[in-house]
Amino acid sequence: MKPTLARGLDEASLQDLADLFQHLSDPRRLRLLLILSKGEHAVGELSAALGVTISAVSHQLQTLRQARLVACRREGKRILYHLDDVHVEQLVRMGREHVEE
Amino acid sequence: MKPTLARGLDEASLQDLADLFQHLSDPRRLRLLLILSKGEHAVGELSAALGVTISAVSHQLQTLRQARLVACRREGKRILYHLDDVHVEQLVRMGREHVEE
DNA sequence: CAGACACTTGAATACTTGTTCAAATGTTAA
DNA sequence: TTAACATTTGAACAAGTATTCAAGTGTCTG
Repeated sequence: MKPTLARGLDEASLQDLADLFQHLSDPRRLRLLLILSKGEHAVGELSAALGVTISAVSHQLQTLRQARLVACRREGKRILYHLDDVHVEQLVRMGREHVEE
Repeated sequence: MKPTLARGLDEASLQDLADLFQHLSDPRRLRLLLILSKGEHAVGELSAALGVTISAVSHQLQTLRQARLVACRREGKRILYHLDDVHVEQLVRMGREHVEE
């Protein structure tokens, strides 16, 4: 096995890591992130694409934003969201490999 | 916007993927998996190492077992658990990179 | 400036998940 | 077979999370 894996992981880091996975643990959020992995989109577009209310998407986006997984910029009336993390796509891709086996 | 945005991942796969991350989204389970990544252990040992009741660990193990992240074998009275998934360590390591930045 | 549009926010409710406790299963040894 | 040990299981409760609804902020257009 790999002894290096657990070394240097204190409770706080473990909590942070768990939090990261927590954000990836919902199919709607995952879909959201997959969509954003292809380019930035406004809240209304995401709402339509996911089939949930604008408010619900907005709440999810705030959560993802606090976790620094997404970021946004205003363009006129609209607010465009995009991925803000290089690891997210990797994580999703890796998880996908697992699931597809 | 359109379904093509999320092309390549149907709802079922997305749910599976979310489920996988869900199992990694708790610090105790993560610690559990880290311990098992170093070798197999009995339920009682895990309970002691994690500081939670045997029952609680057992419940967590059942969940992880259904997700095929761990497997077990009986040895006398004891039941020894071990990791049953190659991707788990990779996922944890990758998540760690993210957290440690 | 008024009104429409795009989105955010807060509080309440509804849903999910985890833990506990007690009872049940399986194993070994006397 | 009985007793002790190791673990599992199910139901109930507690804690955490998500969604909704209604009200609020910020931005553009006429």
